[in-house]
Amino acid sequence: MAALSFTLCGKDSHSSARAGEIQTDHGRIETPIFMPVGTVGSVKAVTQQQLYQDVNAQIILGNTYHLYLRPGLEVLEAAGGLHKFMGWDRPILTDSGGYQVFSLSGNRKLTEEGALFQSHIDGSRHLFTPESVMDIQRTIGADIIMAFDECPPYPSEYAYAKKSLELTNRWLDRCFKRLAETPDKYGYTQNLFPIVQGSTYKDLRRASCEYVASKGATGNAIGGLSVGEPEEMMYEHTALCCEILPADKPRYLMGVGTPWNILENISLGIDMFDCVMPTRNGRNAMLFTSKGVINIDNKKWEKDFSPIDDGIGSPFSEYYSKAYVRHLVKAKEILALTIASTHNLAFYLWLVKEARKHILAGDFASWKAEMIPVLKTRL
RNA sequence: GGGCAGGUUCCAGAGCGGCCAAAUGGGGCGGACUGUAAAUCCGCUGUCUUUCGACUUCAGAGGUUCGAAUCCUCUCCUGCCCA
Repeated sequence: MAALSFTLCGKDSHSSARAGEIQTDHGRIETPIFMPVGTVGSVKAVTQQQLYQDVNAQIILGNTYHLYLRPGLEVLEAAGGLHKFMGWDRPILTDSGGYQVFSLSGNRKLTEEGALFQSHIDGSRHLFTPESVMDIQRTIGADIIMAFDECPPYPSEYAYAKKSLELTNRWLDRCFKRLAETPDKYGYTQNLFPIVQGSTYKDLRRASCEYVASKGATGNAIGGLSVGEPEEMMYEHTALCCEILPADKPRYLMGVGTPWNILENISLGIDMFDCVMPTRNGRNAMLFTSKGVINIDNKKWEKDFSPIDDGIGSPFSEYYSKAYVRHLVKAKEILALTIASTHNLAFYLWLVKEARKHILAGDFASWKAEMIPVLKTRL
C-alpha cells in the first residue's frame, strides 16, 4: 500500500484557493474538505450510514486521547483497528491528544519527556510521550495521524510560546523517529502530519512553518489557532503559513471553524478542516444553513413548516421542517440531536464541495464575497 | 350535614410578622459554543424605568399591628375522611 498523495486539480484566479485530491489507502478525498469530528469513534448523534449517505463525509476524525482511555488499545487492536471497529471504510484522521494537553490543562503536567494526564473519566494518571502517542495511533490505525504537540492558549507570552514551540519541535522529531521504527499494523500506510505552532507571533509561526516544511511530510497542519484570538488575527497567520508550507502538499487547519472561517481560509490556501461546531452547536440548537444561521430553539420557528435548508440539494435537510425540529428540541427528544447534527454536517460538506466547484470554475473569490454575508446572517 | 387539610407570581412548590416582588424545580424567552471532560453552560422571566427607584401582587372582604403572603373574623372555592 502507498503513502498518501496529493494532486492539485485547479486554482482560483483571484485568491490562493486551490482544489485537489488526496489519495489514501482507504480512498480518495476531494479538497478543500471538511472532516466531521468523531472523537471517541462516533460522530456524536450521527450514524455511519448517515455519514455515508446524508452527509457524504469523505474522511472523519478520531481522538487518540479519548480512544486510548476508552475502549482502550486492547479492544482496538483485537478489532483490527478503528475502521473495522466502527464500521467505517473511508479514511480516518486521528488527532494526537495535543489539543487535550491544552483543553484539559487543569489536569496535566508537561515535561520534556511528555505530558502527564489525569483521565477525565476516572482520574487515573497516564503519561503521553511522542513515542507512546505514535504507538497508540499505530494501534488505532488512522490513515492520517497527527504529531504530538502542545497547543498554547491564547494569549500566550512570547517567551512561553517560544519555549512551547521548541518543545513541540523536539517532540516532532521523536514522532517521526518512532513512526519510522514501527511498522504499519493493518496493512495500509499511515501518514504523519506535523503541526505548526507559534501562537500569535509571526516570527515563531514562520520558523515553525519552515521547520515543519523541512520534514517533507505528506501533509502539514496548522494548529494553535481558533483558540480565542480575533478572526482577523487567525487569517493573518494562516496566510503566512500558507506562503511557507509546501504548495504540493495538503494543508490542514486544525479546529476551524465557522462556515465563513472555512471560506476565508480556503481562499488563503487551506485544504482541510475539522471542527466540532456543526455537531456540538447542532446539539445545542444551532443550525447552519445556506441562508444563514438559525437558532432553532427560538419561538419564531414554532410554526415555520419550511424545510431546514432547501438550498443545498440534501434530501435529508429538505425532509424535516424547522417547526418539527424546534418541537423536538423543546421536547428534548434524542432525534433533535441527530437531525441537527446530520443537517449541519451535510451543510458543511455542501459548502466545501461548492467551494471546490467555484475554485475549478475560477470564480471562487467573488462567490466567497457573496456567500460570507449570507452565511453570517442570523435568521 | 360533620371533621380535617388547603387556596402563593405560567406550572409545581417553599415561605408562616419586618432581611419578600417572594426560595427551589419546571416551563418560557434570549445568548454562548471553533484539533469535543458539552443532548452543555450563562443570563432574563409582576408592571413602569437606562440606572437609582416607583408602583401593584400571595382566593375575596374586613380587622389587629409602626409593619401582614405570614395573626384574627367572615365569605367563596378545592381535596380527603366520616355520615
